[in-house]
Amino acid sequence: MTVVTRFAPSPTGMLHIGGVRTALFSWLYARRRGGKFILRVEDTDRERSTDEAVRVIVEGMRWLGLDEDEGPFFQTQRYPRYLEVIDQMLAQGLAYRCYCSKQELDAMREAQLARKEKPRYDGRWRDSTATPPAGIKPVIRFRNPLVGEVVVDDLVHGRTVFQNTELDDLIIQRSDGNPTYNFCVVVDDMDMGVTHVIRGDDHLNNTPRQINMLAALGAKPPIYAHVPMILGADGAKLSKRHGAVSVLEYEKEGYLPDALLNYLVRLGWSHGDQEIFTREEMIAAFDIASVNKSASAFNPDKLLWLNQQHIIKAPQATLVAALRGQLAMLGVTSTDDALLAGVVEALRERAKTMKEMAQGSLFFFHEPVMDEKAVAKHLTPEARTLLAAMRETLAAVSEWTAPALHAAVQAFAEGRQLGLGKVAQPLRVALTGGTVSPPIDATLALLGRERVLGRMDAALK
RNA sequence: GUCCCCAUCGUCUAGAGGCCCAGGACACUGCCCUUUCACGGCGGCGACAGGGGUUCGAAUCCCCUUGGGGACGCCA
Repeated sequence: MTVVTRFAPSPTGMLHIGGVRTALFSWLYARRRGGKFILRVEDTDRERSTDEAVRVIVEGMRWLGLDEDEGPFFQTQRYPRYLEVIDQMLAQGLAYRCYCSKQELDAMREAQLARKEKPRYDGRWRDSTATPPAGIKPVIRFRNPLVGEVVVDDLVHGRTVFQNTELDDLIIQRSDGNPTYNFCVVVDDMDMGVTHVIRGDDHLNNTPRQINMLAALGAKPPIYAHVPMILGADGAKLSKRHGAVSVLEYEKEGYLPDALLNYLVRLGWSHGDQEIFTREEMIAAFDIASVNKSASAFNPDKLLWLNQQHIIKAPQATLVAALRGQLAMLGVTSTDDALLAGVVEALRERAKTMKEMAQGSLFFFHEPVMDEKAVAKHLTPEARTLLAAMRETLAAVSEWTAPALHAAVQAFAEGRQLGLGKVAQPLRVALTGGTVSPPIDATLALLGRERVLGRMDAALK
């Protein structure tokens, strides 16, 4: 049997890391098993769905490289099919019209709550022969079994049993004619041949209803895997202030997609002591059945660390492209690929994010911004004398390469019986404006003779 | 309130009865490396929620308590 998984986000809020993780798990599972991964946008709530959220889903998935084999499908484009199934269910007595008003339903709920009962529809129209009240558009409800139990053999949670007496007759079509989520999911998963439903465990309670509908329609239910949710860093439900922001924000902040995916896959899942995974390694090692049952908190520090680890190992071209994008956001455009590559190599071990790399490399692209404190501390009168002499030494270097420059600077320091630090720091400030930069030889080499001498002159003025 | 789920260091986790007076990673921290910043190396701090069982033996199995989460919507 070919595995078919799907990611089915609702565009009523921005796609955030919680959604990304379930998408990742579904994608990983399909890739691991040589199956198909479907992207389906569940936009039946027309009031709250937004185009912007749809855009973030599609672009976010592309940025992450979670490529779909089919889709994106949109539920709003499948209405004829849903209505067809509803008609069929009505005809077969699997569903019925309910003429309760919202007020009536609210009153029912309140009364039940007051009696400390679980609020549920009491089925008053289920077998009613009463004449429908005039002026009320009915909703359509699924005729859920009254007795028996539903067993969910969940890949993550194991066997979970629900009593049908706990379930009520859910609405599958609103009075305005729109089908509802729980119903559309069932029809789609059935029509699209989804074999494995991997989703957040907030859906575990919906599963028995969906299984009942599937059974009523004569379809075999898929295998379910309900993965735990992600909590904010403080252990509370993930919200905007923790990182429940659009996944595209992570691109802006300079995270590598592979690092984000690596972080997310380790939330609730592990492979021995391995922390760093390439995409290929994730695919090879991932198994939905070994996902944890408990919710886990989002840890921004670890994400940052992983991002740095991925930056250290990433292909140069990947980083050059990301750096170019980050620089553009800072108003810097460089077409000097050699310089960009040089900067990447000089900074890949020193930047936690690509944004940080861009910020830390600005002096390579335009005149340095002199930091007052650094100047006061390092460009002292003695240091200036030293720099003036070093300028001549550097001007005389015949081969402008990092090793040659390193040798020159070292010889210069040794000649004066000074530690390298005494020499390098003032030079660093003169060239970069601050006290932090890649190693001085690499910085000199990348800057080029002309700019080095020019900046030294400017600093010595 | 009812139903469902969950429970190992601050956080992510290893652990599928003896290998565990609990291992790894992030964070924090001491030292080393070092021209700055990093990277890296070697240490340190730090957990089996509580109580009952089962067993020769329990972090691991069972029960209860407590705590957390989810669902209960003409939202998804």
